[in-house]
Amino acid sequence: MRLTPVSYIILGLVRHLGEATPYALKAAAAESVGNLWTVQHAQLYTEPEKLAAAGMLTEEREDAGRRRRTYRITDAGREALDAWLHAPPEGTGETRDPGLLKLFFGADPAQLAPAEVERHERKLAQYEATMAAFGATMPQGPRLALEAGIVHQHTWLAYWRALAGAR
Amino acid sequence: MRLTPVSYIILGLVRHLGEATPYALKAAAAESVGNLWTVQHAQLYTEPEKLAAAGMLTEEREDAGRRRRTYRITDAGREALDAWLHAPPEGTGETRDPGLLKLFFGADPAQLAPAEVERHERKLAQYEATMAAFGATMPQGPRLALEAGIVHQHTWLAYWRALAGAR
DNA sequence: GGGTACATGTAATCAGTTACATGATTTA
DNA sequence: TAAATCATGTAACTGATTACATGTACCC
Repeated sequence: MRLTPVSYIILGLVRHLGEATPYALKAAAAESVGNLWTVQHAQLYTEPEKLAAAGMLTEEREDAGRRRRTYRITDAGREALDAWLHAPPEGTGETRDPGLLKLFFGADPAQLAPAEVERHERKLAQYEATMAAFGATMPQGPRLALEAGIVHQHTWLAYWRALAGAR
Repeated sequence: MRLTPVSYIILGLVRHLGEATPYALKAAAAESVGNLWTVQHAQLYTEPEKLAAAGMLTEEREDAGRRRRTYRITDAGREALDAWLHAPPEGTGETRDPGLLKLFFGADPAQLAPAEVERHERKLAQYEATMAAFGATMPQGPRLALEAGIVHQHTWLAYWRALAGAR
């Protein structure tokens, strides 16, 4: 089985949580790694199943009630995750910002900028609140990623504010 | 037909070029909008065909030799593109940086940072060379997008350099 | 006990990717 | 004229998205 970034996200989250249902993964991803790499709701159900079939996770299912599936990481999963973490990153990051794409093709900066400024202000405030509340107790990885988010939001803000001001 | 970002990229490039073969689109995308939103080689053949079927482009084909297809934008295509440009951007940008994803899940910053620094240095140098050479004559949209690329590369550089230095 | 939010899943589709295959032109 | 490169395309696959469908727990 070919592992994708989403596979590693799920392996990483399950390892961190110890055990997790798809819904727990959804919640965990939403306010952490989801800011960096979105994972679709449906994938949180289909991908763990594939990973379990490949021996990277174990799956345990309730007999009654919601018949929830609970996943745990296996040694094989841990090894795959570690191997990925130690390998150099494949490919380069992409911006993929819909607003910037429109700007490229000639959209009016003054029309785009106010909404973008507001979006980035909100995001920045959210990141900084998280940092203030949990920064001291977060594991290093997520904290560094959060810091990256913060500096980028600052960059975006300065960029769009300049476009909102200039006319 | 549902138009995707890639559809609009092709419409935008064809409008700008006046007429274009898939190969011309490939060349045009490579060093401009491709830095912002990558488009797959195969899509440059399949997507214009779909757009032509939808009446957004016209397709003209050589009878002999390479039987190249040449596309031009139609009024319907122009309208669709303008409508998209005037509509507020749907969705928010994502970072999707493989290196940062690894950092999030606990990869060693000191191991990742040097390669990342080098990557971003290269990219920044490339952007700045383009800006120096063509900045004055580029249309506003692409120039603004290029500026965004430059400020982001600066941000990334500072970020990874700090991680390379700290131990 | 009725409504609402939370939670769990599956089916179908499609955009995007990968892999394959070949033709035309240029250059040595 | 052989090799290399430029150029053009298609087929098959699959990761991701969308849409649908329903069940369970909680609160009033």
